[in-house]
Amino acid sequence: MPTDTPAPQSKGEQTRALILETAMRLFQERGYDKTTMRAIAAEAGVSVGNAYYYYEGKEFLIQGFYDRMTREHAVEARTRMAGRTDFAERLQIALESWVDCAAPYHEFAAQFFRTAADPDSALSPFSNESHPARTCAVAIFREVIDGSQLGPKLDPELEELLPDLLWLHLMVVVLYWVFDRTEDTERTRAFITRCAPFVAKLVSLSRYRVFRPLVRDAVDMIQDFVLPTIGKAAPAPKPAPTATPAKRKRPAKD
Amino acid sequence: MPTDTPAPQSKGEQTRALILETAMRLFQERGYDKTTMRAIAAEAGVSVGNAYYYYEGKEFLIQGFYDRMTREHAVEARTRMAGRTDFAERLQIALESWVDCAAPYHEFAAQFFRTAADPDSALSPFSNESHPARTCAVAIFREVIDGSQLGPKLDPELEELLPDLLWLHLMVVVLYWVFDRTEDTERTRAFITRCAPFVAKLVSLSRYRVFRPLVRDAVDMIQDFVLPTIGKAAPAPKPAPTATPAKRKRPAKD
DNA sequence: GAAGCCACTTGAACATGTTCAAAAACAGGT
DNA sequence: ACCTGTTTTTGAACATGTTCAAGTGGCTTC
Repeated sequence: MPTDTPAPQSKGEQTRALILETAMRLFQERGYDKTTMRAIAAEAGVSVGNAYYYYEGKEFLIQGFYDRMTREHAVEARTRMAGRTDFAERLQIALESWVDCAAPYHEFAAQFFRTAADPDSALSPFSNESHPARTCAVAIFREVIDGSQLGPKLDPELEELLPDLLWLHLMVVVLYWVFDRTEDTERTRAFITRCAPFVAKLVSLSRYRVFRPLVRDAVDMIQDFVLPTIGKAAPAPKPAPTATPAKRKRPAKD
Repeated sequence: MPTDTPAPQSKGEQTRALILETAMRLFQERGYDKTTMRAIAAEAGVSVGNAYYYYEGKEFLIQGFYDRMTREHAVEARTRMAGRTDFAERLQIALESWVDCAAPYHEFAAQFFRTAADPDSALSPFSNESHPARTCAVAIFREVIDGSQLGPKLDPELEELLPDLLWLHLMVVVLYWVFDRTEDTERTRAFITRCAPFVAKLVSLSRYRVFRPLVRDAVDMIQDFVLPTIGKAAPAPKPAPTATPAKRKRPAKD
């Protein structure tokens, strides 16, 4: 399963990595659509069929980007957050880090996004519960929370929900970013600057009496309807849906 | 530019309509991917090239579905809402109507969605300001509001924003629906049933003192960052972005 | 070493979206 | 009827993602 720079580098794994590296380079140089599978194979010095031996299709190559970017983001966000204890600030840093890490790929980000929007695709972070990128990003947001001073007094259920909520928030930012055509995605950055304090305020206010019923409603709804969809079991969902059977065509190449 | 059943039906318009009808039928029978352009052309009794004379590409044919569904939804929602005056109820009806109208197309809805997620596509309701489907849906939500008893006392800016906000809410429901794999999309229906009263409560509470600063923040943010993106000018946006030039390759076939 | 197995590799063939130069049909003016 | 320009139509050609039967090479087993 390792897609980038793991341990033993057997013959096959070397070829697999070579193809991925080449594809990533060409994607960045020419864009996704302009990069043909033939070009990737030629540039990597292998045959077209060989690329398909390791990757189920062209789309599956972008998983490489996805994974790499997520790792970069994790490192970057942790580094920049170090020492900061204000929740809004930490959140903003986490989101800005994402934009910075994703910047090189903005031009063909649409391709990522189209893939993410396809419920049939194994690459979609929505339909694939254990999507590595999702798991990693949620972990970052956990740290965003834990490193700031607001933990103890929050509603415990909300507190547990928060990392996933912030991930959803990131998804909104990503949507915004994909459609952002301004220079250096300035608009998205401004959006983040405005959002972060607002979200922080929302979280902060959730402690107060007046907001309690509202927060409870929201939390319940998300637990019942959102988390199950992205692969987390909710404590006691109402309609108790029958377990959805996993659908696979082949012995899972990647 | 009429895509369905407009007035004069000149020779060319007849062919255009024939191709669209055939495509829609085949899409429904076999699904989007399984329906080839050759099959559409053959079934319609024209040549492949002819289809491309009227439609820029395969994707552009789904615009037909989009438009038709939107019209159906408008009629359906208005009919069902008639007489109801409770905001939550009207909202729920509007959303449920959408799910009902969209039901026949659920299987290949992913295709719609992937297209909508592509910022370069002229079909995306996000990037195309005057998207007919968007305009139509927003109008429906305007009626949802106007037909219920809560108008006068709301913050006027929020009131003006609300139709677009509800449209965004619909987009969330659509996202949920696309990924919903339950029988008859029961889960989405339950989701709507839970969401509608909650949204109504939010709107209703927005009147109260305590929520005022929060509402103001949210309204400002949406006016500055969300509306401009979907093509509505905000009163006084902060960064005042330079007008984004429209990008077109050809003299706009469809 | 021969035989057999298996991971890996190949490239031609296929399927399908898309383009384009040319033909056909049509409309209007003379 | 004939010329002329425009609209519509055609189908072959093209580009590219994908498949697959066959080949290659290394390894183990006899």
